[in-house]
Amino acid sequence: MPNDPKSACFDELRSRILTLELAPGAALDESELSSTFGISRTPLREVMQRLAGAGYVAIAPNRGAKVASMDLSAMRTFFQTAPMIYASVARLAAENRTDPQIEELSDVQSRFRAAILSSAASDAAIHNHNFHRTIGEMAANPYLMPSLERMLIDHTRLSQTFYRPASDREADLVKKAADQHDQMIEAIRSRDASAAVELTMDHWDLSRDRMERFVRPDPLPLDPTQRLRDAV
Amino acid sequence: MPNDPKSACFDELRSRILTLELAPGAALDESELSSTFGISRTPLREVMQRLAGAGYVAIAPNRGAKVASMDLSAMRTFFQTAPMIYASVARLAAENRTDPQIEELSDVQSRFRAAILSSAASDAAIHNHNFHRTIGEMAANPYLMPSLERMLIDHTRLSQTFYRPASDREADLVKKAADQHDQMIEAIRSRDASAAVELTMDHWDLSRDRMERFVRPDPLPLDPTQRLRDAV
DNA sequence: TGTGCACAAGGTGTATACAAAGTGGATACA
DNA sequence: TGTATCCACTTTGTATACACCTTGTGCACA
Repeated sequence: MPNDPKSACFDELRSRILTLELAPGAALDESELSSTFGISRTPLREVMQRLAGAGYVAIAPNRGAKVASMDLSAMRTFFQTAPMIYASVARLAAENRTDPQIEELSDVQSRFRAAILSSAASDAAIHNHNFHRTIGEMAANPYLMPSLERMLIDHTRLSQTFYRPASDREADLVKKAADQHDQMIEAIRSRDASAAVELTMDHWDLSRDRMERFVRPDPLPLDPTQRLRDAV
Repeated sequence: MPNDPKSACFDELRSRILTLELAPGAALDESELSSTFGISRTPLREVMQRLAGAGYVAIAPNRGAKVASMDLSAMRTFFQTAPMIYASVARLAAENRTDPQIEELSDVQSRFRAAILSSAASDAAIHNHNFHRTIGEMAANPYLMPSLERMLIDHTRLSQTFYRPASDREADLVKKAADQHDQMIEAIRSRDASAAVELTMDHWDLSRDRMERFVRPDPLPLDPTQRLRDAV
């Protein structure tokens, strides 16, 4: 696992984009970033190219790089496509996983739970992202992987509020999601493809409800003096 | 449509990879390529990053870029995944296509037919590639597109022999494929999603038979003195 | 003859200077 | 006041020199 400044820059920008610390559409200034990360513009531009290739940023010729946008037209496509990709990946992961991969997945899940317990919302989102990407690696399908990664980018960005529960009921949903992860690990470990798919769909349903509420929040009360319900 | 030397370099390398003029696994030397394309190493490396991001080449740190490999373990995955991706894209294309896109698709198909008529095998393969990528653009699904592109890379590479028909029977198959293209255009134009999917599956079956024969050619005759059958 | 190390050569990675393109503001004019 | 044009400034793109890494060869030594 390399620890050079270039990889660090890549990982850091990736994290900031996934946690919305860098907002969709935000301009990324080369000179500024290169000085903050202690590398010159040449390797920084390489990082940008890689981020663009993976779908994190969009590069416009002669006009620099921006964080990949999340317009609402893409959201419709997102909800339309996710179930197919996730289900396929879950099935393949159960069929093709290796023992060391199960170990790794369990480790990621531990870090995910730790982040939840310490209310580290951004860490939780990143570890959840890595959990699902690890399942993607288990699927061992180089054709499907890039689509999965693009789904996960927007999934993680849309889920930001999920890990900042504003009520006990919402905190229960987070716990439920973590429990589903454990069940998914067990299904994949025992190579039970249909169980893995089923659990994945349950997990998706849970996540989708929260995301749809993020995209389309509860309307304000008709009488503005009324107390707001369970806010988003 | 930009015509700078950098884009030309990208397109040229892309074509050479798709037509197997650059074999899978072939090493790509930066100095050599930068001098042949008349650009310096910096922009050439950017081209490499972009090719890597799209799945055409693989970059190993400190060890340069190689043309993306096509090992047989990936082939199994290829045949497993293609129907799902192609069918989804066909459905979405029929639902979302715009009129100008139909125009563009017809143009690409014209070029494809012209290449077949003039026995320009490499051109035919590239135009076929562009035909199917144009359908992908019609689908307007940024999550699915990268998977489609990766499928098409290997599909085009596996189909190289298809456009060099060695018999009248094989030439008929090429003509049949072109006819299927026309039917697909009509189905997409009339927004008939199920017809588009059905035709896409027929097209896939035709292509798959030829590709499987490319991957696993007819065995040599048990008696080596016997005349070879319909060679691959 | 086989093994390990040192060094040379070739190729990749980075920094920096310069060129080119885009951007915004000031000014002239309708 | 609105609009167009020019110019200065900012930012991106390219070339080149140099540093670093990898690899293979040759030599010493067991």
